[in-house]
Amino acid sequence: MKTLKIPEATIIRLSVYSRHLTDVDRKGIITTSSGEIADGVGVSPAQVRKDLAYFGEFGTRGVGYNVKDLRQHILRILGLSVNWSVTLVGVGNLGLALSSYKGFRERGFVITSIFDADPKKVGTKIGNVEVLPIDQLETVVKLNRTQIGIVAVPAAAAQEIVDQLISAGVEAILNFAPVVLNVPPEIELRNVDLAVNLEVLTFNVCGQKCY
Amino acid sequence: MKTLKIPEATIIRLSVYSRHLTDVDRKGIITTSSGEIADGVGVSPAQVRKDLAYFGEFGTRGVGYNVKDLRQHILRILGLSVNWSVTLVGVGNLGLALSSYKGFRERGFVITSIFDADPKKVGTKIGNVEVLPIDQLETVVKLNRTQIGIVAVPAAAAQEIVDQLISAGVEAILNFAPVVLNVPPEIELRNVDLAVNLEVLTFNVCGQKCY
DNA sequence: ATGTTTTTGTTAATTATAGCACTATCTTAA
DNA sequence: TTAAGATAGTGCTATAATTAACAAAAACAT
Repeated sequence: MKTLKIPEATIIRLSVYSRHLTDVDRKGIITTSSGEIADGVGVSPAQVRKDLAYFGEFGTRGVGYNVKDLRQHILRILGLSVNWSVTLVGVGNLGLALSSYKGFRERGFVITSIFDADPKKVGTKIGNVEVLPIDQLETVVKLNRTQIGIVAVPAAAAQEIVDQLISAGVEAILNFAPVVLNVPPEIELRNVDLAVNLEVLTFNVCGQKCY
Repeated sequence: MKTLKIPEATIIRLSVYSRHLTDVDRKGIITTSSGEIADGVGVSPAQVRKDLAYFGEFGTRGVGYNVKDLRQHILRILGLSVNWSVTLVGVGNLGLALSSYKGFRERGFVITSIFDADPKKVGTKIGNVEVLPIDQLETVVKLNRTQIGIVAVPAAAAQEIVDQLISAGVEAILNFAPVVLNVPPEIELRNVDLAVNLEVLTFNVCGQKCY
């Protein structure tokens, strides 16, 4: 399997395909096709085949794809055939929402530790995980060999938290703070900025014609 | 100003630039350059100039950009020189987090109504907005001329909510439910899928070499 | 004044991504 | 057994986006 450059858009679509296939599988459907997948997720059939072709041949010409097989293949491609240890930093409203998000556990993301700077929150339990003070972050994250950090702290605190996560050995960070973070190139970073998302909408609704 | 096609990536970056410029402005800095902006947000200077060039000439050669001016220009481009009426549907943990998110109000997004299907939540107040039952959605959204809907309901309920939002006249939808939604082409739709974001990370950390 | 430096706006080149059309292969039915 | 229909895989083409290079213009120093 050659390791040519895969577009990020392809990875995002694979993730959506796998979710769609999970639904299809639950309905008891055995076989599907690029056309059906395309209809289900709103892309072109060619796009579906192209995305899969980066990783191998998973279907049968004239027949289509076995739903369970293809789903498993995609999960493996995405690195979801194993569980991931995740730490959550920041237990504001957003952190709380993330901690209880069912979708994470279903996909193999296990929140193994939670941290907050507020002494009033430290010691409380979220699910069955106790909220710990920030000064234990490095120790605990190292101990758990946690690979992923979710940052849900105020913008002003985010860079410092990220630095601590990195020196504790996390490999990837999902950042919800509305700030540009500096991380070394070997660390995977993704930003989810809620306001940015709304602003893309307003541009398309109004801006496109208004400027 | 010609209305050529603007890449979505450009819009996302403009939003980030404007946030950066807000910070720079708060520090009392008067003038900046494409290089400084680029450093601040982690892109190339050429990219910054190219993005701005879609919309006009905002700088002075040999000098740079006036921070306040450029910020205002970008806000206007993004459609943020006016307030937007937003409705929030779904008051689970995520909905709660979104309702209290400061960043929205700061950028001119005003949550004018909140809905939930759970009778226990209906009637409670979030901030100074009362949670209303879903069956009042169309009436209230029409009355307020609400332009944007935020969907934070379970996946199974999302399509029905979206249909109601559209028939109530919203023009844009920000969807947090992990499901592919069908909307007519004139409706702007953006999906924020938290699991997808994590999966892009795991692919890059492990998948890239593991498949 | 004039040349040097800075930094923009713009054009050109490169790279990346998506779409299309064709080929190969499988199933089914006559 | 063979022909017809379906559908995956793939190479080519077209489109889009990013990067790089360069020309225009302003400020500054001599």
